[in-house]
Amino acid sequence: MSVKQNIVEQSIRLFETKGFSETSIQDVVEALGVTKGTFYYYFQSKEQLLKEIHLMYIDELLKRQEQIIRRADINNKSKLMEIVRLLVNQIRENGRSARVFFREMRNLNPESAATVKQKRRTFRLNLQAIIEAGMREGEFRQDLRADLITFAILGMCNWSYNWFNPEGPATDEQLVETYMETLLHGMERLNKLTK
Amino acid sequence: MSVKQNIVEQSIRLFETKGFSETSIQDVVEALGVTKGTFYYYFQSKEQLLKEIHLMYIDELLKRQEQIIRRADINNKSKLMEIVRLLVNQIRENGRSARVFFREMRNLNPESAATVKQKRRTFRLNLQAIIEAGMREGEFRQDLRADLITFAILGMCNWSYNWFNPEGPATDEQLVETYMETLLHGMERLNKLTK
Amino acid sequence: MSVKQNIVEQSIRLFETKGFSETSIQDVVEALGVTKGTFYYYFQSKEQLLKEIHLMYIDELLKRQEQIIRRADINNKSKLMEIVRLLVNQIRENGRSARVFFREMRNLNPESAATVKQKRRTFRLNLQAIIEAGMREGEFRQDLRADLITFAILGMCNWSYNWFNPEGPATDEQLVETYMETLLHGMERLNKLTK
Amino acid sequence: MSVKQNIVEQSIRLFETKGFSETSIQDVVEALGVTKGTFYYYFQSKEQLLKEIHLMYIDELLKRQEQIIRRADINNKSKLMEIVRLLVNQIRENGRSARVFFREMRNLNPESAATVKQKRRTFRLNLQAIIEAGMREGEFRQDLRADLITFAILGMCNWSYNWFNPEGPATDEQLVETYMETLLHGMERLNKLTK
DNA sequence: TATGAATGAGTGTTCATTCAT
DNA sequence: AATGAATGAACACTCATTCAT
Repeated sequence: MSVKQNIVEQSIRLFETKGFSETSIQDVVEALGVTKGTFYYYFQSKEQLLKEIHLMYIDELLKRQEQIIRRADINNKSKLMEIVRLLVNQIRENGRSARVFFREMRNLNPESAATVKQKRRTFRLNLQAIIEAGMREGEFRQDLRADLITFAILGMCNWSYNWFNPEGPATDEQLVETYMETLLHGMERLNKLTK
Repeated sequence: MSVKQNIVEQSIRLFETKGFSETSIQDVVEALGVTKGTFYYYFQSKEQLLKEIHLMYIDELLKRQEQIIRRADINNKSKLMEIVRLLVNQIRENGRSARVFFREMRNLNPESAATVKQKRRTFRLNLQAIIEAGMREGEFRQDLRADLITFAILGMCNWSYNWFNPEGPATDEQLVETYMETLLHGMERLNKLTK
Repeated sequence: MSVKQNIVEQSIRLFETKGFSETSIQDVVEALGVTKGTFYYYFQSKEQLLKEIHLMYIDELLKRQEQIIRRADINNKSKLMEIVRLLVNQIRENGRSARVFFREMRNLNPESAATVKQKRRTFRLNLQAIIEAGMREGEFRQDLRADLITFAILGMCNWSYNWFNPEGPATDEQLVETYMETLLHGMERLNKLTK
Repeated sequence: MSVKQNIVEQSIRLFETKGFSETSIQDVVEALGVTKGTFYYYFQSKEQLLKEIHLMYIDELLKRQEQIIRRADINNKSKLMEIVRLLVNQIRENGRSARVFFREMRNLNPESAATVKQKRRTFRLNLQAIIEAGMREGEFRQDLRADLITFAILGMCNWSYNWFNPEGPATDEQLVETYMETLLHGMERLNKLTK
């Protein structure tokens, strides 16, 4: 693996454990056995490193979301499920990066933050578009605001980075199923109605 | 208002805007027109101030949750709604504190963090207990894991601090209604079933 | 002497010897037996220290020049001599500051440099005004450009900071006399003309 | 133009604009589109580059001064004028080099500085010798100290690098004339005497 | 000839904290 | 109850220089 990739890897590990502000460049280079000069040979600043980590994460998400959106063989409900799965999987597989991504955005400088925010906004609006399409096409109820539902889904999924442990008592697939079942049919007992 | 209260107030404002690590004691005392010595007369350390902010927030939440739990006049579904309302209201009314609470926990020292985490855990388990009671008493479906549902609800509500703007296009009551409607009945179109 | 004054004094000594860029804050505080924190308690930056040194120097010059200009008991020729004397004396008495002043202006930030340049310009134009008055009032030749003569006088005097040593073979009063004699009557032998 | 010459040219430009200490080797090589290794192939150190710039400048001055001194067809007064013209022209034509020469000598290492100082001293003593010859041969007054006069002339001319702008309101020839007229005949109005 | 990677010592600056008054 | 002076350890970052290729 290249020196630059090594720096990224180690710094994600340290940023996740100690936090971005609390991790010094010294910490990063010591973990790699190189010197500060080496770090600054590959990165212009500490902030630029954080920016690269953010872009790697959000660009991957957007790429995969795009693939889901383009699929013609599945309906909007399935697309929604795929996106929920995407978000949860990403947290399971790249938990460290996910936690850095969600926690450390405030440490980007204004320009980087604007770029990242724009991409996150795109991801959100793509999801909202699926829900709106599902409403138009009769898959989803039309009496709920699509924008608020979108935030609800994102909150539900993204919050997982705070607690979800792939080695814990629930698998990520169970998580996806529970989330989808709740989102689609709700938690209220229905036989009350059918009785 | 006492000097100490003033310090807390100003520091919440600054911690929310700039972040805890990025706010210096100097920033805090300058905003108040006093000197650093004054700060250290009232607080042993910067971390202790953060701890107090956290405890104020979580203790208030726990107190109100306790009041909801104790009510004998409403069923579990209504208690769930009251807790969703509590979480959303708290973000609307004490947005600054909420954001500091959710973002800056990593800056507590291990002991403070343990205390706060225990209280957050209590809040979560209290919510989970309501859901489990609702399941037992026939209000909620029994085929969903209560623990995962609890995380889903908390994620949905707490995530709001990331985007919810009380002056924006949605009121907090609309938010509560959309969240509850989704949680209880789901977003799938039901007339398919009834046909 | 106050700590701040001490810092100024020591740093003038070091800036003169080693140069501003080549003198570190560490050098300054070590020479005083204090720590870097102390330096930054009194100064916002290294540049601000340099700015204060510059302003002290030029403000003193301007103040004394003003006193000369206001005198009603002497003519323009005498005022010119007093200003030459002022410049040479200042170099003799505050040689270190003079050298820092003339050499290190490029290290001021743009705003500070603008302030200092404006004051130097004022000093120069004050001198030029005396020469122009002397021309109008018949003391000086009118066939020489006052602006160029002013630069010539300033160059002659200010250059002394490069070589003049008060302990050397010429006193500052001899310097003033030679400069004035040359400026007023020139170095060409006159008896050629009168013969 | 050779790579080495290019480096010299660009670095004079940068040293003049930003200062020697404030210009990094990186700045120099970036301006040329080469890498640091290239620089160190042609120069042993940053200081050696500065030394070469200094030597080029002073050697050129000394060479031209030598030519003036050797002329048998003109008297000392004319030789003085030629030297004044040489100094002013040099500033007009090689302003950048001139400014680097006058400002950055302190950044030479002791040996280089000694070499350059010796050459500057030679230039000054050569000028002083002309003045002393002029005194002996009846061209100049004998009641002024030749050493101090020499410093006065050098100051007058060299100071020009601080302000003289060839595109400004005065030409270099005007400057030479004004300086020579002042130096030879002084600025005092003579008709007082002749009346 | 020229490069690219790496070093190591240094820079200006920040800041939580202490403490005599 | 509050101040002002001082500390010391840390921080992000720079840069002249080296050297294998």
